[in-house]
Amino acid sequence: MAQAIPLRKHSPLKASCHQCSLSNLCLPLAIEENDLDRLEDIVQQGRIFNRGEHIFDQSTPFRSCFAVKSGSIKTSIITEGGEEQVTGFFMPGELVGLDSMGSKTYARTAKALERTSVCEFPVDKLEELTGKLPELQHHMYHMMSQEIQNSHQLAMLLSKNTAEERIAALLLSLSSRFQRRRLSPTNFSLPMARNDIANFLGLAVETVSRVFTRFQNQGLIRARGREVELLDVEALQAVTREFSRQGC
Amino acid sequence: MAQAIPLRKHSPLKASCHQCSLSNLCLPLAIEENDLDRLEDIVQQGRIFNRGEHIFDQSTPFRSCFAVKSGSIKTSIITEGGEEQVTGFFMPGELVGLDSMGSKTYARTAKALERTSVCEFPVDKLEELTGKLPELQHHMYHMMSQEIQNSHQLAMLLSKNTAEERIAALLLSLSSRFQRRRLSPTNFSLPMARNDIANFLGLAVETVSRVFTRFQNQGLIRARGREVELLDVEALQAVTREFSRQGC
DNA sequence: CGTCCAACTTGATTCATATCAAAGCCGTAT
DNA sequence: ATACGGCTTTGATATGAATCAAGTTGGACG
Repeated sequence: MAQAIPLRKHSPLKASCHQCSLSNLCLPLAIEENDLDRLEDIVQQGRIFNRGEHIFDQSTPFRSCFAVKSGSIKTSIITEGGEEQVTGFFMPGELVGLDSMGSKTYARTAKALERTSVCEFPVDKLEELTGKLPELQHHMYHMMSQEIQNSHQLAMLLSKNTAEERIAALLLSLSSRFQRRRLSPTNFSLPMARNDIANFLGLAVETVSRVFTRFQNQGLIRARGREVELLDVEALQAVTREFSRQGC
Repeated sequence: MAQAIPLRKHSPLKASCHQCSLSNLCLPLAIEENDLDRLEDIVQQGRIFNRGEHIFDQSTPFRSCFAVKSGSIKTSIITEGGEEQVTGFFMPGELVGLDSMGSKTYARTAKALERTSVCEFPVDKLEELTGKLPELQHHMYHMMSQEIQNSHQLAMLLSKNTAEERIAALLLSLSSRFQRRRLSPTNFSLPMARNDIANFLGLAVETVSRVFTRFQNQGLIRARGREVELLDVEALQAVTREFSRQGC
């Protein structure tokens, strides 16, 4: 489904938010069509990262936020003890690096889980622009507050819920995020390893594995490796109870 | 240690950030002395809330952020099942409501834990002002990103740490927050009940109680009801390991 | 085509913390 | 003073998930 290439005044190296299929999920959704050019002016057409490559590293100077165009990203903290703590997964249309806004250095490391392309928003330019476009500033506040809420929701999930509830919540979160992109909400492939899931959800890998098979035996899902099919979304929702989370 | 009262042009109903002893912790720290007037113009001298009174309620229209002047506040979410989930405690100099920025309604309920006075920042005015003062905008981003980081740190604490580690982390967090206000970091009174601590840390009340007595028996703290004395901060830090959190 | 290594699964045992149950403490109101 | 109710502590038991210990699968690569 190739897109027609319109005549644009910008250099071909610039990303074109106008044509981006993710513009309804990403920063552009905040602003008027005619202000979009100003956003395009600061966006840098991002590199492509291969699986395992770092988009940025914890403690290095904070320069940019990144929007995922395709692929997926995992963010994590390396503790003093050298252990990794996975803090989130980011899918196309989602913005990585908000947790470092206003800081001098990146608070986390971001790593491509697969071949991934991104758009880059240099923070100095971004802050300048949000100072001029109130809607964009408002949207930044909104996205950041959402991230606060999401991580509190995560904290709740981790502190009050069983392994089954956590995993059901993650599956449903991924499901709804695929759905937003008009992909199948019931049939997708996990971008991350069991290990990452376990780490993110505060569980042992073995437990994750066991819950997957338990869900499978109960007819809630079908899973072969990273391929997952949700067979009974209702039942999964019942498992998570009050946790209808929109993002991890 | 009464402060001299300078002649000011503002109405006596307005808060005076210039003289506030918390100005080095609060929003004013971001801006120049001469821009401070503009912040003062939008600040509303807050009401005093009695113990148990709500500063705002989850799902009601989001109008303002609040800075704690004295006392303390607890924020929580009420889940569909009607259960309370404590999401944070706020002490003087700290800003409540950031997690609702950019949203139409408050994401949480905020309740005074004791007699508490606040300063109120109406969001419409605040957003307008941050659009004009880049340093203030930057500071808002900074504070919001800090809150994202804090809640991820909390998620980590809840998912990977034992009851002892969580409680030690909370005690040390409170300690350093008292210290920032030039109060004793080792001798203070907890603003919240054991129940709130348990809820916040994802533990049973009984566990919190047991850990308190265990710490006491080990000579780490002395606790009588809400009065707490930290006897061995080093040891407490050792308990929390890598968790040197600056805020809950 | 087979070897190797990492990712994943399965089973047995242990341990921290929840849960259930009951008693003690303290402030407040009668 | 005394009694009530909420908060806190203590004890006994149950349980979900971690840990330890083998396997098993599957993809990458010679």
